[in-house]
Amino acid sequence: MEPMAMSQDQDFTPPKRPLTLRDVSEASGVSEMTVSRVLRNRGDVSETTRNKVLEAARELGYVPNKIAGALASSRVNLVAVIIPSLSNMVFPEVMTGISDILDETELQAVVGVTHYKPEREEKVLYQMLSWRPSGVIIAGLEHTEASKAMLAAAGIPVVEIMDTDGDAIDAKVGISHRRAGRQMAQAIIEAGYKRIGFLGTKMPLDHRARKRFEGFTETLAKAGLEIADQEFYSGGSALVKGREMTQTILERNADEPLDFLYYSNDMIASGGLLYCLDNGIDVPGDIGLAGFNGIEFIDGLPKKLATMKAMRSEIGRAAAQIIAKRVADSSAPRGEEIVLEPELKFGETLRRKKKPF
Amino acid sequence: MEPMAMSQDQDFTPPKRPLTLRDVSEASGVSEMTVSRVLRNRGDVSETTRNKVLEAARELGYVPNKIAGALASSRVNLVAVIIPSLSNMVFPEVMTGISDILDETELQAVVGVTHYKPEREEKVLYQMLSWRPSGVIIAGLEHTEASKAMLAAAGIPVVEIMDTDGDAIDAKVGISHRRAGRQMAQAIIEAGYKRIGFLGTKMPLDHRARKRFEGFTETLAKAGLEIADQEFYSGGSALVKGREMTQTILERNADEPLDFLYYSNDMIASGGLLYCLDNGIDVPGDIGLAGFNGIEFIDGLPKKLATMKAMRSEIGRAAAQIIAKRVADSSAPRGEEIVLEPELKFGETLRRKKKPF
DNA sequence: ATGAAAGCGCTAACAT
DNA sequence: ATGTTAGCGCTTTCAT
Repeated sequence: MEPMAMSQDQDFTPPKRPLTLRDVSEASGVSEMTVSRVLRNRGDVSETTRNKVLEAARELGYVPNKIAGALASSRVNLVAVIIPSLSNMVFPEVMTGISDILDETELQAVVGVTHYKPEREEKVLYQMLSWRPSGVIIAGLEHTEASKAMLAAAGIPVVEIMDTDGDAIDAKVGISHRRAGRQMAQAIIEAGYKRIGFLGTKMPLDHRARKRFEGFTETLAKAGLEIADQEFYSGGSALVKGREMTQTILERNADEPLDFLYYSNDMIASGGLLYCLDNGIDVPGDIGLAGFNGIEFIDGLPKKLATMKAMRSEIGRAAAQIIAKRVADSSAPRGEEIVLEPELKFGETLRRKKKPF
Repeated sequence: MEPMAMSQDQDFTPPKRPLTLRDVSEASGVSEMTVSRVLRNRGDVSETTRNKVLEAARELGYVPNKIAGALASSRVNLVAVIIPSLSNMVFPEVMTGISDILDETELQAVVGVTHYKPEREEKVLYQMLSWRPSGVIIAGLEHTEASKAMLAAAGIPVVEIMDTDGDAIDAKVGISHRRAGRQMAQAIIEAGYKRIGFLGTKMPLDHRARKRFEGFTETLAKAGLEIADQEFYSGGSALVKGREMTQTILERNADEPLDFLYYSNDMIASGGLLYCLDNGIDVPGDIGLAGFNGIEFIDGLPKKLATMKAMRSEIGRAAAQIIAKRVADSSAPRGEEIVLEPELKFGETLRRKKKPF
């Protein structure tokens, strides 16, 4: 055997560089342009050449270079989705709604996470915009000036989601958290609860939780009530924290007991519910409980928690639909506003009407 | 004031197209090349020009075009992360581990979701690879032939995560699910349980759950035991399903009662635990329970569930570290294997030793 | 320390 | 139905 020949023939390894259209073109004997057309299903190509090209591409294992394609066509089928967190259970649901819609289009979601930090948001946004996406879906209406400027200047559809209490740069889809807080307060007042405690996250930058709280206290005030006590947490397992905070706040008010606990999310509310049940507290007789968000798993708890469905997947779907429409038709009007109605669930921890005397 | 001058100066609207380096170059009177150097902090640039450029860029609101940059430099700071699901709580944790590491580098994770469907995985992978990422982190060792071929041909570091029971294309990081199943079986056997039920997802393509099951039954067999009954679910709230399945399997075996239930994840196990407690079943006296995954919130349940920590964030971190190292040093050896040890937690639902007679 | 030229891998626009 | 040409907005390389 001739080692030389061998090393040329059998051991021949194509240079380890990604394949290009040109490689497919040469392998199939079809011009680059036609190869491009086949691979994108654009323009008329005869069955024969089409097959030749497809065959060659498959054989070589060619994967088109979207970077080059995007640069040449100045079309990028990416939608930047910017959210505060993934570990929250709420944002994965929004993502699901978004994907449900985008999966039917050419568009693809790319996620950036801000950890509720405005400066992180600014950075993530800058990174994302530098890929020149076709649209942006971003959580919340509060952003740094620089972020707002970037979004406004990007010249692409921007949908701010989750919250509708404030001014949007372009489109917005969400619920009014202030109103959600008011509605819950109203239900609690109507049920005759008087000594109300609030339990939430120590997170000044969670604007939606803040707005719910504001709406809540506002409505209480109109009924001549105010929050009797409050307790905040940060970090750790929310379920455990819910238990701990509940114990703390109940013990602190033992002499003049609370009769309702409003939690800023369902996870801590669930912890509170488990605490109450473990300690033989009658819910909702002695004390009523309510959370916020309607996370799926509360259905499996010993008692169904009162909560409000935050319409997360609907929000995701609506936002994605707006982007898809605007991308498809660049002359479509901007500034869409979709305000969804969160659904109040009384569950089994909030009475529907006053306790009879 | 001169209106003409005003409308030229203040009212002047730049054409609505994204800004380019050239715009910054013209605005600052510095060559495009030098502008590029300033913006990337590369090469020597005098303080004076540097400031001129930075000023102009800021003023215009210039956002670099990474598409063009990536094409010219053939460097893309993206890491494709391909996972089956986001709603699972497990993958967001892996993502967190990945981000923890990548945030210290130039690299950025881009997520693709497969919904446990091989053909979806193939498609997502193709999409991702067409952006020419610097590396791939992909869940599992089982992929279609085409997917494996793409990964092998991509010429970039590939880390397969979560599972180590099988052959990797390049690097792998995870735990041995087969071994995890064996260990749990061993603990159950040693505790003296005999009539064991299995409850899991109806998901033939969740290879990791399958391997745990195989390891589990294998070890039982060695001890002369076998699964007494099993029950599967799909869709719906896992906590609710856990309750329902538990009721079903317990009632079906009322005449010869089960004394242990092994669940394929902690969420259904939690539902089972709540069911048992609601119905006055003594856990772990009458019946022992164990799940898998160590989700954070089980700490808040009335009884701590026996489970196994699946080391998710550690897996994410290790995988990201491998990618980061290989990207930084392309001559680094490939094929890393990191097998992490899942931690068995007995909690309060699995006895540590035999019940005395 | 700065600039000029060439080209990354595609696609738009125009031939043919 | 297919091919040719000229960029897309950057960075690389080589001058100066």
